[in-house]
Amino acid sequence: MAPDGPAAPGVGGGATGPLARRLEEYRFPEGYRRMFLSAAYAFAEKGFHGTTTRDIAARAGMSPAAMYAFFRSKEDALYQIAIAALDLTVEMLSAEGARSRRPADRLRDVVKILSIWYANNSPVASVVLHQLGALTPEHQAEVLSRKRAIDQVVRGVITDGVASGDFVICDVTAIETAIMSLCVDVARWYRAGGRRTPEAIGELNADLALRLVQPAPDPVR
Amino acid sequence: MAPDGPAAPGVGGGATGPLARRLEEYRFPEGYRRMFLSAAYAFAEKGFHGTTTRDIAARAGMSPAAMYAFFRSKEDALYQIAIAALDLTVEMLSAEGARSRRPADRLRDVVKILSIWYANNSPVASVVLHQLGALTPEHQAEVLSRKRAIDQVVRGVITDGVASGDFVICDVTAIETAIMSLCVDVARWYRAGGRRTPEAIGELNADLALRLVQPAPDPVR
DNA sequence: GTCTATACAGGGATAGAC
DNA sequence: GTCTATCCCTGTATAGAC
Repeated sequence: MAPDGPAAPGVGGGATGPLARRLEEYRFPEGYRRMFLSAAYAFAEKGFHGTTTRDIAARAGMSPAAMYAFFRSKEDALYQIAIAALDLTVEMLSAEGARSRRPADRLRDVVKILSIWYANNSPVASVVLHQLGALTPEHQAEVLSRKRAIDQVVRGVITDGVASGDFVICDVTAIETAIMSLCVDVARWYRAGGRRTPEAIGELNADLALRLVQPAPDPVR
Repeated sequence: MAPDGPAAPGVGGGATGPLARRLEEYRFPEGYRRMFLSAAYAFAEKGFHGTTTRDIAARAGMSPAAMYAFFRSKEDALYQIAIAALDLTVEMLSAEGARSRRPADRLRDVVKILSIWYANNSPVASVVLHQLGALTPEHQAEVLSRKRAIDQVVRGVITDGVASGDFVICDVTAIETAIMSLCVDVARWYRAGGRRTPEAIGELNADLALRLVQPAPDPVR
């Protein structure tokens, strides 16, 4: 699964995540994949402005100028990373949303997917969450529309549950925000090798999300 | 979801927050206060590495070198901002924790204080949450101990509530994390002039936090 | 596609006058 | 404490060989 031979220093665990697998599936050239992941992990660790093009190239085990064979600029690298990560997220959620089942189950699944994603990809996720101010306005707009698509999925599940009477809440937007907070904040506090696996975190957050949409005493239903 | 919007040019709104008032109370010289707030807002908007010392000075309406009259380096400015913000947070929370009342009321108050703080100071808060990697290891350690003090307050309220039987939860750490997620994520999504005031957000998050610690007998599960 | 070499700008920090 | 001037390193990006 991981590239054979002397693994590029610094790419490390990044080579095995969902994004890395996606890059392989889509037959991106090996050099591009290395550079892409180097950039993603460097941005995650030091931020966009704190990362130099030399850092990125060095992580990929290449010369300082090598990055420019794959990206037109450092900003372009950030842009491509953000788009790829968000598209993959949307895709995972859409596959889920297509199945029509009970709203509670769908909410469980959506929260699990997002939580696991933010845990397993916390470096890349934190880039998408906090580094996008460095993009050009045009690129920011493109990225924002994809973020909105993710919000829409969550909102859709909640409104469906309200419509069907499965969820009883007073303010859809507030609950949507709170549930997203539970999910995205995983990227801030999660550490690999911690007390809980990403899957366990997903289950836990799903439980908590359900508590938020099913207001307390409801003995007679 | 975009991390930074065009905040007021110059020092702008920053001059009126709790931190600004604190700087006045403690009789910091006017120049220092201006430079401190300039740096805080600049870091919040562009990140530590994305901010130049010239940016900071220009926001304060001074010459490029003026920052060095107050801070030994750019890193030192970040350090002082982080310490001041965290100390003030700890102080606000401690004043609250001193009163001995019902755990549910204390949890309400703690969550309200934190949520309002993260809303009213979302620029400074996002600095404290996401820019501290640029500190020296020594400074990081100092800052981390203060962050832990904040976590301790939240944890203390939860454990007290569990001990008294007011809260019924299975995993204190998990609930602590979730409640902190609700609070800190306010700094990511809050925009001044939005649908809710900081106070309303505080009330809302307090409600949600109470739902998380008082699991109702749930027939659906 | 990858390298070496390099141009060119930008930015952190200091010196010294006032 | 604030300014102007400046040093000098770092970092982005390009040129051109292989």
